Amino acid sequence: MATNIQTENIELELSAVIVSVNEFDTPEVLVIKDEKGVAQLPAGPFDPVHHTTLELGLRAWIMEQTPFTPGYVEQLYTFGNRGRVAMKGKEAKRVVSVGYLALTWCEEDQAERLAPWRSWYEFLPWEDWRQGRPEMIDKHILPSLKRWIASAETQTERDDRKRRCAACFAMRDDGAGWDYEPVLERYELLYSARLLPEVFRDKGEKLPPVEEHELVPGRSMRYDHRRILATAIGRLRGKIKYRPVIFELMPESFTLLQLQKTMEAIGGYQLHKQNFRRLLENNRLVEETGEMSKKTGGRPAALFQFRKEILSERVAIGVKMSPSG
Amino acid sequence: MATNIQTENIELELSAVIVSVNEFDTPEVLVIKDEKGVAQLPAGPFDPVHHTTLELGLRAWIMEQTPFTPGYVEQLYTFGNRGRVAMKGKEAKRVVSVGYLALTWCEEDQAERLAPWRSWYEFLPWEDWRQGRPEMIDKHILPSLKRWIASAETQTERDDRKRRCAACFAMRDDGAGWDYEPVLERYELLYSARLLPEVFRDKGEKLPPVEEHELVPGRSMRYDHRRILATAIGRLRGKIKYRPVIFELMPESFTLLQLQKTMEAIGGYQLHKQNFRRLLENNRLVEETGEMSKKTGGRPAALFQFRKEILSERVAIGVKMSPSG
DNA sequence: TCAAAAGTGTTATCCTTACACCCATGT
DNA sequence: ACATGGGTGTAAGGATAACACTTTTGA
Repeated sequence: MATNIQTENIELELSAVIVSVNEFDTPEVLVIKDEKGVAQLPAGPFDPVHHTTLELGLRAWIMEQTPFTPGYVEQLYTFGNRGRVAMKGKEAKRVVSVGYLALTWCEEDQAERLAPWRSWYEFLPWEDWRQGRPEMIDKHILPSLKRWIASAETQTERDDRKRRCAACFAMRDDGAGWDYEPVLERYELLYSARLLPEVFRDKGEKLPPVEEHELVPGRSMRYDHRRILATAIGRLRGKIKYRPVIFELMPESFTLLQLQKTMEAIGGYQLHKQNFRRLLENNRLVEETGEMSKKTGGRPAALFQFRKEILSERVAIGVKMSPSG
Repeated sequence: MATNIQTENIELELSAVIVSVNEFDTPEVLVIKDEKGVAQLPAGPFDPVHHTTLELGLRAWIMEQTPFTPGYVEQLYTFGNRGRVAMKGKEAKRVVSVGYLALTWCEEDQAERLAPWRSWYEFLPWEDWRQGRPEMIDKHILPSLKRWIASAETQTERDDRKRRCAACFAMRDDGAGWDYEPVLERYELLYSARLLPEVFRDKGEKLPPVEEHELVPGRSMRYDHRRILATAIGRLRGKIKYRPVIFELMPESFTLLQLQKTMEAIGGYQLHKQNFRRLLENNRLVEETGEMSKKTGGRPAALFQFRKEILSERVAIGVKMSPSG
């Protein structure tokens, strides 16, 4: 080690993507607004003196900044790009951020009172396919991406851009082949193509005038929090297939349609009712409580609960997402 | 924030699990030995001044400590347990460690010369089912775990321990139902049951005398590096199913049996030859180079190469692991 | 000639996907 | 009566898992 190593100027930040699905089947994240009204995630520095573990530190920050006591918490990723710098006195500190995913279920009336919940599709609107293929993809994203591909300087670069676009946005004419999982990859592709405002912010450049820029619709966030959000959604969409995490977002008992709607909210597309139910049955994920719900608006529905026993029966359990609707 | 926050005493360590599969189909990790001969992973502190990103910092450390230039690198997890403390001057520093997985393919003769490669099953021998169910599981692990379950103080605790054991070690009499993926969960279960020497080391306790302890066979590592290794194996076993990472461990061209043996080395169990090949064919993962290999010992085998085009065709591609042998 | 590995055929079973239809309740 | 959601039957197609067998080489 010949070089002069500096390890002092690090701040470890703990950030949380707290997710809930509300009664209108909107997947929401808890955000905090700074002075300028820009959304950011609940976060705070890791304090090695007071925090026994990273996760406990995160829980402490959540409880300080929000009215929630988090239940399920999972580490996502550690982000350490040079862009993330904080000034402390006259010294530049490098901020390394450990992102976490937390899942809760939120009482209906409580959801009303807690203002800072936002639909996560406000930030990543191209991820919501529940009403079919979002218009903005054909009208906005694909044309911009095509220009971006064409503007590459070498053929190799052009091919590489093409490959990334094809893999992320399934740029086939039939629109089929959309994969709901690579949320982060899509975000990063849009970032590479300079279609997000944070590209300019991170580089210290000014936003191009409205007539010129091709920025993709969707609310931005402070720092790299939108990237952390994309990581969280991607992880959740992946995990749901082999771990029963969906129940962390549900009340004790629920109807099957409620469960389906919650899955759809997370996955961002519609499911086939009967296949979904057969899947639940085959995997013995839920059991009837015996109660009925009359709040459904139609015929009363049987109430179900999560079969906790399966946790010891198998390790890989989850809900695969067969599309259709 | 009423409390007095301390964020200064953090050291961010970057550690790498560098994986390769050798010509004898042994999955290996690159280790370094400290003065006492205890194995540890290549690692070094993150230097925010010289390292642009965490990953580049890691790559720099690998190149300094090993004769390798890493190719595929992936972040695993960030470990921040209070146990991890380093003394710096008279001040205690909290070490937070970011673990990475790196995959390489290693020339045969190179493998000979590079001493520090070790089979990863030396550290986690219960994970290798290629020769069938390891004896130690029935002779050693399960009896110890049963005693651990019985020794719980409350019924709730007993049930919880039982559930964890059942989920991790498939404690059914027929021995079926082994899931090769939850490597970390199994490691952590053995840790909870105090069957690993590092439990005592981490707590500052002395190892119980040989007659009394029930420690499970398997080499330990420094710090929490064995936990990081378990995380790496689990992640790799999971990822292989939906991303074509296996090819990072292969030479440019290879025979199908070579590929199968490499998969088996990672997964820790034997695959069914024909089903494996059908899978490769269905997913169009490989293509013939036209060359033949005569080094197989039997009939010459066709050489194949990875079909790179699929990277743009689909996002989810990998090799599912149908067992049998 | 025999060991060692390459390479192929076939089948039962299960899961996925896709149809289409009837039932019970509130307004 | 009708809108709304609850709840079911059935069938084609494909992937999986499990059989067993022939072929080609080197020693």
